[in-house]
Amino acid sequence: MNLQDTLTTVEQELDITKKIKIYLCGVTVYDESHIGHARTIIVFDVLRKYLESKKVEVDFVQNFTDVDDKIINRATKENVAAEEISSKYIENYFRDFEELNVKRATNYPKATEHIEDIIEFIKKLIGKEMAYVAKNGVYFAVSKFSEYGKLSKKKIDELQSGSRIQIDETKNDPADFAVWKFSDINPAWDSPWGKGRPGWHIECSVMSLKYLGENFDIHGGGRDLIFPHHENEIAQSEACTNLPFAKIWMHVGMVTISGEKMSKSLGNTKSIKQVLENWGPNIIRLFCLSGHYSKVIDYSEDMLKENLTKWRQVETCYFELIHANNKNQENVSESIQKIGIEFDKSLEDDFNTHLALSAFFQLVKETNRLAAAEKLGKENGAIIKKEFERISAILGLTIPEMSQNEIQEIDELILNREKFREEKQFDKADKIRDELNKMNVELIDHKERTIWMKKEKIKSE
RNA sequence: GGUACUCUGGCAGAACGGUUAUGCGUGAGCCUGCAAAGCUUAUACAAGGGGGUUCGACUCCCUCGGGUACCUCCA
Repeated sequence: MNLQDTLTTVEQELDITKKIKIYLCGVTVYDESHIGHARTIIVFDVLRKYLESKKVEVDFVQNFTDVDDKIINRATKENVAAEEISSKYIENYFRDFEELNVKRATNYPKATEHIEDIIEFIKKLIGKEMAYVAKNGVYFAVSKFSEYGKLSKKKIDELQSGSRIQIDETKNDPADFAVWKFSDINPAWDSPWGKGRPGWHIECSVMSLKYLGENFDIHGGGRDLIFPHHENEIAQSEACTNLPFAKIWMHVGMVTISGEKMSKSLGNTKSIKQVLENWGPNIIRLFCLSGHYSKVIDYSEDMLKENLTKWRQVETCYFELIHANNKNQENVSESIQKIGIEFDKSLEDDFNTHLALSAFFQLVKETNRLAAAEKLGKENGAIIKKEFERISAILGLTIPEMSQNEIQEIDELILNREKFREEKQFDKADKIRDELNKMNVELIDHKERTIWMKKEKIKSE
């Protein structure tokens, strides 16, 4: 498998014959997660599901930043403990991503639970003279890490001119960043240098090395994390271990809205919760996978609507497959195999989910063609269904299961309708159809028989 | 200003030197008691502008221009 690496700017080979270790920078928990977060996490969720479908073992670690100025500010504003804020939004995070059908990470380490490790790490940095104690905190000495800037392709001396933060006179160099901030405000911990809390970047260095070891396979996150966050992580980690940090840096493009980045600071976010209510998980997933992961995608209601159309086709395909019982069958094993190979190939070539989706829609189309031609039988239907299920599991698409009772009820209603249709009592037949529609069941009248599909309820439809 | 990414038909979005991408939309037809869904078929002056390399360029090079992101809050 090949993946574009931000650090070397070329595609790197990922050896998927052995265990893959992935670290994804998660969210700072001070507010609801939005579609931008969803995109990044869905991309990695599909990557992981793909690898696991190939029997590759995956260690997937995603952190929560649960100590941060923003959390503290919010807590102060709401007059509650910082902990309360972070635990509330962690809970909400799981609620959202559960519903988005994102598989739980192997591990969700939190900064606050790794203070000891962080302190040990800082000790090492100070011991190596890569960090120093100043008035307001402990800082990493950027100038001592000669490769600083290699990820974001920035030159240290150019960083200062554009700097929008006030220059802190107590630092040796304006480019230096805090690994420990002195503070008495809770949450604060004792350290050999004074009471305070960790800087933002240090937790990821510490926790990724702790859980994945040195030189793990993929370090991911949104593109906006390249600088300073990932740049600083590299500096700290490599300064500490003298070994290359992550093998591949994989960055997911931003989600924009009306051409502008969706972000909490701009206040133009669409929360996952809100979009889930209106569109449901499958459409969000299709939308998030609709473009190459490295590029920008623009959020709009029109795009969601387009993905709703696609989702309806997938649903139709699925229900055609479970009802398949035509006598005349066309041999499909070869064409389906081709589609499967195409799907895999697309993902292995820099994780091109859009191309992979194209392959999937070929399968959908092929199924619907066979169904229209009354050539979808039990055997070829089963072949297609197997591939359909493999692909939709990787993409994380789910069609809700139905109870036997419900199915029986639907079947009976259809039988009644058929009777009325034969008797040309169309009013009564249509009434039954309306009744079924109310249950979100849509009928598909083929030449020889009628099948049904249970549509996902989509509020925005 | 620097750096990175990006610019493809009405819209979304692929192909990394040589085929119609694909999907949405739209038109026509088929199917149907009527719908819905689906199928068939048609539809695109497309490549940000201008140069160049080449038998051949969306793809490589140069140049000019637009957009977005980052330049110490951010997925």
